[in-house]
Amino acid sequence: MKDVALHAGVSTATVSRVLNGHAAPTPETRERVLAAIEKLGYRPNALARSLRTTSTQTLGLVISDLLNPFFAEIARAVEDEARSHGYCVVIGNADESAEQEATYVRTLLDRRVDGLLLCPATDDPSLVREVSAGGVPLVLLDRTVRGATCPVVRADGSEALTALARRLVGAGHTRIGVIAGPPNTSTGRERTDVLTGSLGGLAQVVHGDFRQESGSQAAARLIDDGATALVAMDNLMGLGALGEVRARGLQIPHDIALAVFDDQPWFPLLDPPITVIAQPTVEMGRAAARSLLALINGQQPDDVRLTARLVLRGSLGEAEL
Amino acid sequence: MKDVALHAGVSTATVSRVLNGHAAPTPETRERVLAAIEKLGYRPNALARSLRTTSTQTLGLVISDLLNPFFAEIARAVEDEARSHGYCVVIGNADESAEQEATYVRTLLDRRVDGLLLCPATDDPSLVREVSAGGVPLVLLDRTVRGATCPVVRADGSEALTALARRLVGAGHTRIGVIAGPPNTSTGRERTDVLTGSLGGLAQVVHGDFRQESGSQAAARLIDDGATALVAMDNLMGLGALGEVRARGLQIPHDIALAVFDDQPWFPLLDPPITVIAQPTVEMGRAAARSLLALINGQQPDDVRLTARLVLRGSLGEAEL
DNA sequence: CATACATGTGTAATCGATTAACTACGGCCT
DNA sequence: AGGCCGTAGTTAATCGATTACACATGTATG
Repeated sequence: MKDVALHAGVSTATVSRVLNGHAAPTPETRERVLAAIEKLGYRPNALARSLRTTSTQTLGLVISDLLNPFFAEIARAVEDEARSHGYCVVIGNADESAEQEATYVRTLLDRRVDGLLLCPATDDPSLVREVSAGGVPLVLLDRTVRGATCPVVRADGSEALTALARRLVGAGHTRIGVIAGPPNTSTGRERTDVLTGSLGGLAQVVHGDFRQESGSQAAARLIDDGATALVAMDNLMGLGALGEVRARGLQIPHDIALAVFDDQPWFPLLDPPITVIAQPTVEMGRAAARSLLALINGQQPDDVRLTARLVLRGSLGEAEL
Repeated sequence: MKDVALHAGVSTATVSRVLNGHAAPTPETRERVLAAIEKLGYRPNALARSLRTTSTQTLGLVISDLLNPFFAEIARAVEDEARSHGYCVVIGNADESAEQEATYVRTLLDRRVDGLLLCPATDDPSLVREVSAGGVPLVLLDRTVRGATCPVVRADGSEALTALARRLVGAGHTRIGVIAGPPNTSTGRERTDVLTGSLGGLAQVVHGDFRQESGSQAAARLIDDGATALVAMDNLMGLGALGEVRARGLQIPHDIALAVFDDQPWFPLLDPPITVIAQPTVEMGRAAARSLLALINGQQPDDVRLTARLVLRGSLGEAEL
């Protein structure tokens, strides 16, 4: 910056003014400064700027698992929305681990992100409290924690789940295997509660950890126990369950019915295509980014609840069509 | 930091020494400082630290498309490797657009990342030159650019592609539709050249853009032209092609054979499972991160070429088993 | 013609860390 | 006792920007 000032025959203050579009500098000075910048290939140091202004124009996003397409889509949507407001997003991948989540959150805070979006790995509120105590704007995404005091953006699957339950019961299933998420996550618990609630005593629940491998294992147990229908509570466990079904040579929907929470582009391509509960991922990501930006600007955004919807495709059997 | 110093009755210099594990401070002083830090909940400002030390302990990673599981896996691997060396990764999503790629690269440079990993959207070397001119360590990943002067990490699919060609020809296909990547990307061009080369005159090429929609369209054209086998040059275009095949009610492999470059966890679950050329994504990501770290440490890492392998699964027909 | 006032630019303090250079203190040797 | 040295700690410069305040110049006003 000093070089630029020297080259243009002005002070660094003037260079800064030109850079930030202040009213002051004469068109002629501005021209000289811009020429010098161009010539020297000068680019301002964002670290120094942020240090001075205490604003990084950056949002932190800590998600549970980058390899889960559900979160990848959310990340993408957050980024789009943030960019359109002049913000940049730094993504941290917690890998469904609470410690790694905490590590990332702290790293991001150390780098002074202007705000934080968090998909909490567990419903333990301590990390959330830590962030709030630091006075950093925070929005929870997809999942919440016990006694959350910050805005939350999530999808409501209750309606879709009860509709799904109705279908399953209507189709005559009496042993319905539920591959649930971890009970210490809000989505894991809530989805399972709603579904088992509307299935009466027909549900049998096995908990997984939102990963493929746990889906296979849970499916194996449930099939062994005589389940005639499986419902996986996220797409990765659904993938695992599907693998197990195939490995056993069972036919969907003849031998066993299957439904999955979360849609995937390839689900319609299976034979039969998989019935799912689709979450509005893009809308969730955008809404979360908007809420966070509002919070940063001193407003008090409300919680957002978007609705997930049941998409019937064939993997439950004839009855559904 | 000043507060901590005050609380501990020392100067900020001493606090800094404690923080950075310098030899000087007495165990007793160190104790007092740590207590003060704990009590005040102090966390050092990474911006200020980086400004002073000119090191951010951060790598930039600009990938072509976050929604492409191939890149998501790479990102994940890069991150793992980087973290194990005490570095953090900031991901930029270029969305297969050269402008967005340039924007992200500049943003990352402005934030003074210690090094940059780039999956170039096109083979135009100007952006790479710009980075090199700035003296920032740079490693290219998956794709290269014309006349690249920096280390490159990529997968070599030649062997697998010629093996695939042999299978297709052996199975008696005479009209083989190739859904190619954009000709202005190194992977797009090279893969296509190798495959069409070993197919002699049997190949018919349509270029896509590495996205699902273009895969469907290309497949449609090729099927209309009488292709009895399709090879998609990346997984998203493969997904699109598969959709088109299904939409037309064609049976794989009876009516048409299909092979895809890039493996996906769900490919084995299709009926028949899809034959693919699998790239060692995790190894690519790790190798790239290692090369970059070496470069940052003043070494001169060699290019890395890992080999992709053909995984026969059934979508080419009986002949392959 | 002196006074006020707007306008463009420069000076220097500041953000929060690191670190070279310096100081103060105590112990050891002759 | 006096000189020397090693050690623990302080002072202050520095990284590269932003910005309040001071200053100089030019124009309008009474």
